Amino acid sequence: MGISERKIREKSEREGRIIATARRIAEEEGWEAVTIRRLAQDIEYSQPVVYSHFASRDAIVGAVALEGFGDMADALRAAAPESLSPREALEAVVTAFLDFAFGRPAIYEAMFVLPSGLRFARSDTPPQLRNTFGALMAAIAPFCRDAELATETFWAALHGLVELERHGRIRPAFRASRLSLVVEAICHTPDGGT
Amino acid sequence: MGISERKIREKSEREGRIIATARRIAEEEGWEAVTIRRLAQDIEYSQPVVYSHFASRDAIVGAVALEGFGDMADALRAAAPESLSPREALEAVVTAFLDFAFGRPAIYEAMFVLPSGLRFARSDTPPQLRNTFGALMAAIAPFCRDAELATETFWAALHGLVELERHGRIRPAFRASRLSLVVEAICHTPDGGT
DNA sequence: AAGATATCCTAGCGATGCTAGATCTTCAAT
DNA sequence: ATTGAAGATCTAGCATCGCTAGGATATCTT
Repeated sequence: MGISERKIREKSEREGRIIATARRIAEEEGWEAVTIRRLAQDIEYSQPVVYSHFASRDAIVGAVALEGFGDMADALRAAAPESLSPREALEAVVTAFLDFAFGRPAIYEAMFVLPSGLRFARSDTPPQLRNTFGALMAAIAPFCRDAELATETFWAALHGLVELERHGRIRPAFRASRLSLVVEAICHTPDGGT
Repeated sequence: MGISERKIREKSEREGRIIATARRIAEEEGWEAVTIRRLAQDIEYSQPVVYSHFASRDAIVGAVALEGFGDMADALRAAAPESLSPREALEAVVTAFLDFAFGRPAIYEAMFVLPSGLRFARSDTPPQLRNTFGALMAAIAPFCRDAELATETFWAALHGLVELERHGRIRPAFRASRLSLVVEAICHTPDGGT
């Protein structure tokens, strides 16, 4: 049955091309330029073929977001080799988080802002999401008792920094200073949140 | 010239009705239900009349957001009467922030997430935005040296908490614990961000 | 009363996400 | 080899969106 296997393989490749194309257009022109018609044209199939892979446009955003979480998990882990001290590792990880967010804003948007159908903290949460959260938690855990709670909280701080700066709410020039402040806060806060 | 004044008054009233209608629909059914056609129908005028008041849909979102900033500034100031200690005032203000965000999610969305054309930290920044930032800063200033930087940073933390919870990224049940952690962080962090 | 000026509406443009139904290809069973 | 079922793909279209051109109507000025 090599023929049906080839078909499955071709279908899988086509799905990958849809995701890659969506990602590229989003990065180059923003998500509002990612339309089903445009995707169909770029992969040289008709629109219903796109819908045979993804139930909706949001599902395509979700697929790009999932890839993004894989990339971010890798980036965060790579930023904190074991040779670093806890403080150095923490600084490296939060810096890597912001670098990812501002270096690939469209992917970040898919991951955290746009409707994508992805869910955290559930039994069906994909490993990419768990790994991203885990990489953050590994950096923060040395500084507190309830690591999960602290990770949620300081993850929120990082996300807030990204979003407010993206929307022109805070001064871009002071990004590094704010990041230092967050790191200070993590290092000096007694874990009293419970 | 009472006639032309009446016309100006009527036009202003109509503008207020557009904003109020947009706000109501957004709160009841979400922003995607706020369409120009729907607004026109509700105020009993045709669509071009709506465009004679607002240049675009985004401008309507911006008008609702501006009202929202006024409301939020009031809410934050009301939460922190002078009789409170700095620590109590801080807790009251951050709690009021989250209460506003989760109590009126559509208004919050207009203020912080949707494109609205509003700009912070500029010469033309409206007073409603300045007052909101000021109310936050008043609560945080007692705990740090560079109040503006600290306010930006902890404002980001609050916004991140709201956004991650809204998107199902963190556990709703632990909202209060995370908030306690943020307050702890503000109170115990030496102001080393500069 | 008549011309100028606002004011407002009808109708429509070019998009969007998404889908029904027809067409064409492929494969299994006779 | 033929035929009928099953699957893959496309054409064409629906409903809706933000937004606008151009004509009709009402109002004001002279």
